[in-house]
Amino acid sequence: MSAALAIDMADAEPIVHKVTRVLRQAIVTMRIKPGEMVSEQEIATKLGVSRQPVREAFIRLGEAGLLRVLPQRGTLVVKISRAAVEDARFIREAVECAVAREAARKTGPRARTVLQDNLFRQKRAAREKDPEAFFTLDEEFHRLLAEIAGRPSAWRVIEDVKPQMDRVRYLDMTDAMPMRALIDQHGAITSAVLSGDALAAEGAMRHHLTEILRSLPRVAEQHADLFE
Amino acid sequence: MSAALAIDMADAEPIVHKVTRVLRQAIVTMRIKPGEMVSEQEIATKLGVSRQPVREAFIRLGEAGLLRVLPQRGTLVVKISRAAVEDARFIREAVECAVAREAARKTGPRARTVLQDNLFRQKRAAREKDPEAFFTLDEEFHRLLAEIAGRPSAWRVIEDVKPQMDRVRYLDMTDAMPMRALIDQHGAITSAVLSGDALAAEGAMRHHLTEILRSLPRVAEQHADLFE
DNA sequence: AGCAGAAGACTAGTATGGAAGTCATGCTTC
DNA sequence: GAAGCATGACTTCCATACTAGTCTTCTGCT
Repeated sequence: MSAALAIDMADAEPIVHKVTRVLRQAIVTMRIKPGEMVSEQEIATKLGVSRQPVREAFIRLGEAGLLRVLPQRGTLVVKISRAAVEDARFIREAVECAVAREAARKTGPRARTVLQDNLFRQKRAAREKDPEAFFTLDEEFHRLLAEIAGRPSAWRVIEDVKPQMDRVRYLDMTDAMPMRALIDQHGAITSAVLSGDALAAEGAMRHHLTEILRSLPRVAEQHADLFE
Repeated sequence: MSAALAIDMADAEPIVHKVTRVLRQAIVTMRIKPGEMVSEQEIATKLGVSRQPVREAFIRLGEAGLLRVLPQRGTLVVKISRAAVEDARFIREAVECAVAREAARKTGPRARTVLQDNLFRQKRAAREKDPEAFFTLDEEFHRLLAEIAGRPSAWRVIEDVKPQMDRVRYLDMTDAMPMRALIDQHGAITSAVLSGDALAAEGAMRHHLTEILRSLPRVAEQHADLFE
């Protein structure tokens, strides 16, 4: 691992949370590569903390399926796996289509405000060719839908299975920049939700979540070393 | 917390896993009551291990939503919440209906063997009025479906949201013993899956997962102290 | 040369001590 | 009596030391 990690020790947030956040980000953006070994000691030294909070962050990231802790042997960043990505997609389709239906039923003025605002910022990020910002806004878009649907735990589940897909999308984004298409799909979902058309919302979401299947084979081929 | 906990120190499984399992079981069966405070030291002493593995188990159970760790203040078993139960049910309906469809498409001789064997044992548990055994078999039934559908991560998600519902079902089971009805529903799902009828399988599963909504109000009323 | 085995350099797992924060209790002060 | 503050008994959080397992590497023997 050569990427420089940084951690802000100023405020009162528990160290373990910061460590977790920094590591998750480093993994999803692949500044730590899939398949790479990491050790508690190494990360602790790099971040200037003791092994303990790092170890606890490892547990969390292990639960999330990003790390695999091998007792007495070491810890490694799990490689991207086509099966795991398709599996995560399956979950997201099931959950998010249900969320889309529910959101369409519970739409209102506030939903209009927040979704349109988010879409606006997505377009700006695309104009400025800022994939990182778009990535964040994409995540926010899906979180907002769960919020509108009144299903907080749906977002927790999605957050849980997302990272595997995210690494593929990150590669796809930096390679091909398909932001335009994604924004159109987000727009279609938004229209359907705001017009209260549950069936159309579900359909638009299903189509949106099918997108990754298109890019997956190409990404897997171009970055074979990152896949298992 | 007055319930006696026990832990087997013999084999080589990491202590933290045993602690996690023992605690999860104690929480779901409510030998540790919702709302009750637990402390690392207390559990560690009771189990004859150090605080460290207990602490790590707390982290895992906190991620699963069974415990809430309040920094510097203490840790408590989260109370059952109607909203959380309904939320978990929403997730399960979305995921398990998709699993049922997929399982129906991928059914085969092996599916027949394992499902019918499981059903047989369910009936025996009901005959012998053994709710604990039935509980385990119920869990196995749903896990088998995910396995048949070839969606391992679906089971991980279900496992994650299940515990909240499980406590309600545990109360319902010990109060009312509705095993008969549940077995009929499991039978309907099995028939649909084995005949390859995806639509019927989804329908049967949806109906099955609606069941808990029937008992929830009564359980919440009879055990108001366990709810928030 | 080739193999066996000891030694050492790693790893994560566990135990323990102390730091930092929270809260209830009781004393002090007005 | 009531408000404010010190105190002590908790809690989790973090650092550190030690245990135990794994893997490589080197050494000595056949």
